[in-house]
Amino acid sequence: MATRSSGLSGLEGNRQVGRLAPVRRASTVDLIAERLREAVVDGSLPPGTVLGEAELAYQLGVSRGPLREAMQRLTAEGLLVIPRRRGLAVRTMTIEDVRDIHWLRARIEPELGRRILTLPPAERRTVLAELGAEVKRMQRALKKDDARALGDAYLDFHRVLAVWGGSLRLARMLGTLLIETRLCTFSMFEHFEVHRDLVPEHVAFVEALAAEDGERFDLLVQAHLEAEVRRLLAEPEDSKEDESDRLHAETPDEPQPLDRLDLPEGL
Amino acid sequence: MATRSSGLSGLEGNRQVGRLAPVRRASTVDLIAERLREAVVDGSLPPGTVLGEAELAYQLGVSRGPLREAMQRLTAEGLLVIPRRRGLAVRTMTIEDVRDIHWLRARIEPELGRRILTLPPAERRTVLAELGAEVKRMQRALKKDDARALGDAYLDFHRVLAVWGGSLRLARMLGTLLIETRLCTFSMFEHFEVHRDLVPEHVAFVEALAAEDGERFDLLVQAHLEAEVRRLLAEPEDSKEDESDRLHAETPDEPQPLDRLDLPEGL
DNA sequence: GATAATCTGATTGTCGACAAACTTACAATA
DNA sequence: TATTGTAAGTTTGTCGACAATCAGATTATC
Repeated sequence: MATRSSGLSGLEGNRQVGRLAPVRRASTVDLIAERLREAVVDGSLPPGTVLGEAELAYQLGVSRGPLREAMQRLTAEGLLVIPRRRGLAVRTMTIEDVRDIHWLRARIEPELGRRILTLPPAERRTVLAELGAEVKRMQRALKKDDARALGDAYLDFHRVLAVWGGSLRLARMLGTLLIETRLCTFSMFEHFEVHRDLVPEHVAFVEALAAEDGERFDLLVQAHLEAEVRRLLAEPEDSKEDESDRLHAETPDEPQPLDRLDLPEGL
Repeated sequence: MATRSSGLSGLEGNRQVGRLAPVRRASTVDLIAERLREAVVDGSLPPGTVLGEAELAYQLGVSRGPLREAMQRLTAEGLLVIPRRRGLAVRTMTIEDVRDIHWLRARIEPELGRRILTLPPAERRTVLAELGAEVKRMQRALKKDDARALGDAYLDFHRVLAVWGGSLRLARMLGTLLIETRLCTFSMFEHFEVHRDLVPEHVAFVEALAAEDGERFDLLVQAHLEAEVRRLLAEPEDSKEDESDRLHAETPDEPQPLDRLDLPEGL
């Protein structure tokens, strides 16, 4: 993925000779958290997975202390859930979550496009180039019917939007939302699905940005996200009925599935 | 503050007799995190404070393990910063942060109002009542010139918006943003400041909602947040010049202030 | 036969300790 | 006098262990 610049140095025009960016070694906790995020994203830890601390710590080659710290971080991000005295579980997204996540993205991503259009021309060209590259990745993946690669390119496409169009804070938020999006996919389907529409939709995104048409970009993104929700919830073009109890029917009266409870009550 | 309902039970029409919400005892980590958040909000840990783990753990009456876990959580929320081998520091917000936070809030809060207007009338009345109560608190605080109380009521007012207008995820996000807003105040001023405009602005919010005028609410919130940024950055009505180096001038060439670096590189 | 009580095994939550790393201060040299 | 090298002290990062707690299975009782 494209990292704009490390640390705080990205302020335009502040480039001073001899001023080096501070070195920042990642702590063990960072490493573990990153590893867990990867595992969640690439599906090696599907939603609902319940893991023991000791076992997981052994696999990662660390002791339980740093692992527990990393768990707390991932919990705050909403990817993990810590049922008391049962280790950790990968969060399972509900229909509500799907709607919520995409609603939030629809609130944020159009603005990113608008912001990108206000960048100086040189940077804007860079963004377009990076976005174009991701689209090419998507096309290649589609040709090979490689759903995994397609999904990854999709994630990176939107990450590029976040990194260039947003602040650090916004990029972080959207990054989390994107991982959650992936979790939605895993939660709703057994396997990846190849959505052929995805590629033309993203081609249109880039075209709208190239044409400096923020308004069109806005509409396209909205449409894409709505379509995405429809695909995830497997609603046909016109929703037939309220599907909010389809999933409830799966868990008729059991106490709680162990991984959809327990968001930390962070205020 | 007003808590809508604990856990997952807030789904309308799902009220089943005999179905109890699961009990959820807060873990030690939860308690510590909550305590730290409080301390940040009420100003007993002003931005830039650097604390040693051992000392802090002793004060809280816990060992370093749980404390470190709580630290990670607060770090993920952006309130704390963990410089390597220097304990923990309360984050200092920069001018960029002020703009960013309020930009995000301006993206989210108007939508909350719109959502609240779609609630069933009974619930909507409750919301209006709660909001009205917070405004009354603000008025009382203003009369006593109690900046602290005014600020607290302000926070709770917006928390009510988040709880009723948003999902769990959204409420959590906005909750964090609100704490960060408070951190902005502490970062920019030495002490609380009483903003007399705050009260009429919030009265207008409630009126707009009571009149079911989402459009007006939107505009009012935008205006309020812009005014808030102006107040925080102490820009007079028309910004005279680029103030982005005013703060840089405070820290001319020192390496880094120890608490504005090091956001976790969360994807 | 079903429900309740008991027991056991395993896992977590917490703590204390050790060693490595870093900061600060001091001294030596150019 | 300024700068670099050295050393001591402090704090963190990590680990191992203990004990309380909980889940599951077994047994007893109605």
